[in-house]
Amino acid sequence: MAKSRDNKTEEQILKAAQEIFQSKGMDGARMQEIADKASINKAMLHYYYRSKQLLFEAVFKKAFSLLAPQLNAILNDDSTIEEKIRSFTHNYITFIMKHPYLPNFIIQELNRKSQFIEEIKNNTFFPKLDKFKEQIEKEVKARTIRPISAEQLFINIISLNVFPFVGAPLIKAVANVDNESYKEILEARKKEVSEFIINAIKK
Amino acid sequence: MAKSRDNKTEEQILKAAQEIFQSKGMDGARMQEIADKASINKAMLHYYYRSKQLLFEAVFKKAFSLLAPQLNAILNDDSTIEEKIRSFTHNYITFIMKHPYLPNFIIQELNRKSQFIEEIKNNTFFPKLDKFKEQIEKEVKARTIRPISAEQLFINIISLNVFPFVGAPLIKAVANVDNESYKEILEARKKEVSEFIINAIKK
DNA sequence: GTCTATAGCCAGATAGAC
DNA sequence: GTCTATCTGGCTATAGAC
Repeated sequence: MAKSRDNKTEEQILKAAQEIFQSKGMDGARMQEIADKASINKAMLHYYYRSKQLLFEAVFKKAFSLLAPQLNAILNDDSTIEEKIRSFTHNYITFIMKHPYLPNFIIQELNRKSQFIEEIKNNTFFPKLDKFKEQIEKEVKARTIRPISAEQLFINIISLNVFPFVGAPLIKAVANVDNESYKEILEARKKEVSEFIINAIKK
Repeated sequence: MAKSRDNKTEEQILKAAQEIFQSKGMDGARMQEIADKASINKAMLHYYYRSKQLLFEAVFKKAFSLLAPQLNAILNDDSTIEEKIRSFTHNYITFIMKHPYLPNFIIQELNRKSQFIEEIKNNTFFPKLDKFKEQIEKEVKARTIRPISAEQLFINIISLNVFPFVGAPLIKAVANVDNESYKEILEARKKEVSEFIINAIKK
């Protein structure tokens, strides 16, 4: 039964590929495993995406396009710093708890292939620091927050929100908590992280 | 010319393997490439370490044994919280700037193989949170710092120190800074991060 | 201990029938 | 569009000479 190309097959493949690539990485993933998970034939993967490399890039770009809007939220909307920090932290942690492999996947592959970043940087709605920088400089000048560069503050915000997912296995081991307790810790961070940051910068 | 086994060959291999594994991961690394970098024959790798798996484990354990004492510094020495945070931040960032691939390597492989962590957890001087926890609870009770759980504070400290290395490609791209400027930013973090944390927790 | 040659396997990719 | 069978190359690992 010949189905048209804009059928759900392509989506099924992408979903299966996403799961496998995200848990095993580009090199560790096997086309056969992706095919099995998508309940199709290995030859079909090549029919739809030509090569492992191209399938991987499709998965990566899709993943990145999920994450980018999250970053733009803190960089480019119009609320005050304090509001931004609160809403970003809450939204980001909520979002990633539903897609826990996402940040690690992105970061991992960005570390492997520096070429990728140049491509996406030009292409899509890649997050830029400019507006955020302007805002921070204004607030520092007005002495509503302690002196800090936009870059440093940005790094701090991202670190506090992203690392608990990327470094989960290490943290769990050192703190000696099981998955269930760790989930509660992350849940609490939705509010705690923003308090922490705001305390750190407010006068 | 028959050299004894405790010669430098074994070290050469380990050094080469470390570089390749750290930049390409277990699956992406090639025994041939490691052999080339160590200026020896591929067969020698197997002679010394039997298999890729065992060579990898040797590299991983060595890497982890470099990182573990760093963590213990903040968890188990006897200074005050404020001193600890200052010295840990300074020392950790200084240390990792010399081994920038280390944290990413550790984290990556811990995410891949959860079995590893159980092994090292029992084995070596694996960092434990107990003493740090006691100290934080005491300080909170004495109201010298704002209320915060030891786990959350630990996560915050680790995040702020580790993520800037793990997420470097992403941060560089968003902040639009080159390697040289990023190095300066990291340099500044040796002091800025501890100020940030201390401001966040002190009353 | 060190090397060359090769076994043996496995994965990505394609040919070609339906 | 979908499948089976197969090609082709590359990789780990070992055999065996020196």
